[in-house]
Amino acid sequence: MPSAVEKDDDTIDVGGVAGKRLKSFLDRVERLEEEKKGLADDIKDIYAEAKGVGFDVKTMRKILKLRKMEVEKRREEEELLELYKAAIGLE
Amino acid sequence: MPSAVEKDDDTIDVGGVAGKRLKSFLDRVERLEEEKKGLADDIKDIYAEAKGVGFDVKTMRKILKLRKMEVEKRREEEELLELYKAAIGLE
Amino acid sequence: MPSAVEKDDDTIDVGGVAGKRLKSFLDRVERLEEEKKGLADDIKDIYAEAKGVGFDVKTMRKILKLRKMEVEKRREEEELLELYKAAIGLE
Amino acid sequence: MPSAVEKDDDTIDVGGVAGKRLKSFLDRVERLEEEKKGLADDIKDIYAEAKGVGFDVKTMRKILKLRKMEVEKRREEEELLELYKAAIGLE
DNA sequence: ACCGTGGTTAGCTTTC
DNA sequence: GAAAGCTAACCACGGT
Repeated sequence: MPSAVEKDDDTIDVGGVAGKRLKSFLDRVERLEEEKKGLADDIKDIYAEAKGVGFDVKTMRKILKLRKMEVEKRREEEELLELYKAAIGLE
Repeated sequence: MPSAVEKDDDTIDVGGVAGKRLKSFLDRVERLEEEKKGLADDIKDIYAEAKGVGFDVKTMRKILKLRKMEVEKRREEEELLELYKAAIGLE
Repeated sequence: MPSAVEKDDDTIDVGGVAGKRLKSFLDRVERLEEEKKGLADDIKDIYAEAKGVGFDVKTMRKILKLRKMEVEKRREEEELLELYKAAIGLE
Repeated sequence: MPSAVEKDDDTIDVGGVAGKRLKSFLDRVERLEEEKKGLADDIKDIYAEAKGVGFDVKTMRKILKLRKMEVEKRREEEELLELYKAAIGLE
């Protein structure tokens, strides 16, 4: 087995430590993507269930969008407030 | 507190049990969306870290895409086989 | 009829040259959309004919999908190679 | 070269006349799909060009949608008229 | 800071 | 009429 190659450039050391590092990154991302997919499926299931008992999915989505906007809005207002306070030297 | 209203149509009983049911659905979706967002952020962090040690993000994404396509392709091939069998009356 | 209006901004000159330009764009798109629709209909006819002589449409669609995926995959692989080369500073 | 196989079921005669027929159907569809794709690209190009000279693509799409609806509406009205005429015994 | 690209989501058509 | 596959709009990210 070859010892680790000393590298002073940024080329990819195929099969070496850089390759391993890269693989590790890719695997981590892939794993997280899978989890993300799982959550997306869960959400789909919920909408299907809701539809099954008579709710309108499109409307539900809209409600959530509105909720989110309100949260965002509040957050931004608070940020602005902080900014003001900083601007006038308040803690 | 009013007792549950007997309903024999499918209208939405605002404030009543249907409303509660709806809220429950929405809350569940919202919770899952938040988790999904968290994962997306994690992924972003990984790409940033990888970029920081010299890897090319665009390339990484393409590698993952290709991996995914391979998995997809295999799955589709199996489905096609099943379809063939069904089409010629096997099984 | 008014002569063409000299314009030195990018506002829309309703009824004037910009309007004509816009109409031209729209007509071209519309024409192409119609052709596209025609092709979609042709495809539908072929599937209907194939079905009429005993072929399974669903299977046919899947075969084409697989063919397409193979082409796509090859294309992506080539792109990845280019990306690799760029990433390590080649070319 | 083998003579054509007499078939009295609807199984697929791999490599025989049915296979050829199938291939022909698939090729025809594939060809049409490609043309369709070409037209879609042309449309994309036009929108890009329009955008380049300052038009708003989203608005353009909306205009076309409206136009289409009007054409549809007129067509349906005519159909209705025909129906009426038939209903009262007019030619 | 903007643009272009790629990925995600919503709407629509078509099929069973 | 439900379910799925396709298409089009939207959005967010990375690059310039």
